[in-house]
Amino acid sequence: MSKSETKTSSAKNAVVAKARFARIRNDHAKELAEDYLEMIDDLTSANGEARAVDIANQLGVSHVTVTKTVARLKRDGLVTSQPYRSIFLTPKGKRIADNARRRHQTVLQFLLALGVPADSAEIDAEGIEHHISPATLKAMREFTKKNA
Amino acid sequence: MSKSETKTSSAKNAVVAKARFARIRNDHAKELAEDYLEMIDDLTSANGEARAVDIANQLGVSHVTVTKTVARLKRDGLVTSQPYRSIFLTPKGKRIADNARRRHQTVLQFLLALGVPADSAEIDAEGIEHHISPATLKAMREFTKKNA
DNA sequence: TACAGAATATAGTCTATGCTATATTCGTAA
DNA sequence: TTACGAATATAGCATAGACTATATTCTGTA
Repeated sequence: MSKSETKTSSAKNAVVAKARFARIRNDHAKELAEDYLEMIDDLTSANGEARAVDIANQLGVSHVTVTKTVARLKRDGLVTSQPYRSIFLTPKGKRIADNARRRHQTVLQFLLALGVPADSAEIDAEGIEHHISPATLKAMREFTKKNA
Repeated sequence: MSKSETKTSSAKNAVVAKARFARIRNDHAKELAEDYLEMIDDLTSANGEARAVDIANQLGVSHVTVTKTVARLKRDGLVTSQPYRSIFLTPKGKRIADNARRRHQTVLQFLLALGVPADSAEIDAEGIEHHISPATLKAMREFTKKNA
């Protein structure tokens, strides 16, 4: 098989693969954003505000990392913040946090219904929740309903 | 609820959360590495070698990015390469590629058995495969066996 | 109210992952 | 066998996401 033939025959596959892998890579920022937004929402519910130091503790990063990430979230219209003040979600950020939490719960309940031990289920749900299509979420909900 | 109380009461949770989120963040490099290793393995099977330009086309990145990433993989003992030559997996790299592919197949077959449409299943399998514990993989295999 | 300690900001550094532009090398067809 | 096009290398740049060290601001308490 010559190299030019290889290139030609895989051209269409490459286009498909390209889209798929690009999506995967772009998920990274989205994933991190969702983790922050959920955490900010949780802290706000629990304490009435989300302080950088609490976010840092919960996520296991330095407060500097939190500051920088929050600046990006702010730039993207997902949170509001003023110097030396707590961080709050915008409506858009709240919507994303709610969706992320819903997905998380769906995946977690599903894994438990499937018979995965609770500790593994919790960890895996965290990793998986950012990577599921609506179709798979739907299938998971249906399975959980039948096997709860 | 005072701030110091909040901090104290959430201290244990924070430790747990810290470990969980840290794992998630570190998964990224591993994820990318697995994608490259699987791709290199696929190309080697198909063409007898994996060229940077083919990897770049398949993954949808520039060949420069491939060169740099391959350098990291080489540094980590997962591939071998010489200037102007194709890239090959080391035994260690091959082992990781095989495991990744096995996990991918397990997840894909599971999603199909669950009733997820093929196109969504393929995309989601790609995203999910990097984030599952052995316990969940086991549960997936068992489900697929019963519902194939 | 003023001060000490907690929280936040800022400066500077690092690695990973991406890119474009340019130079070099390879491989093949004339 | 040479020259041209393809492949690879290299230089330089950007952004995200992490850190430490240091400076500044805030806040609760003495």
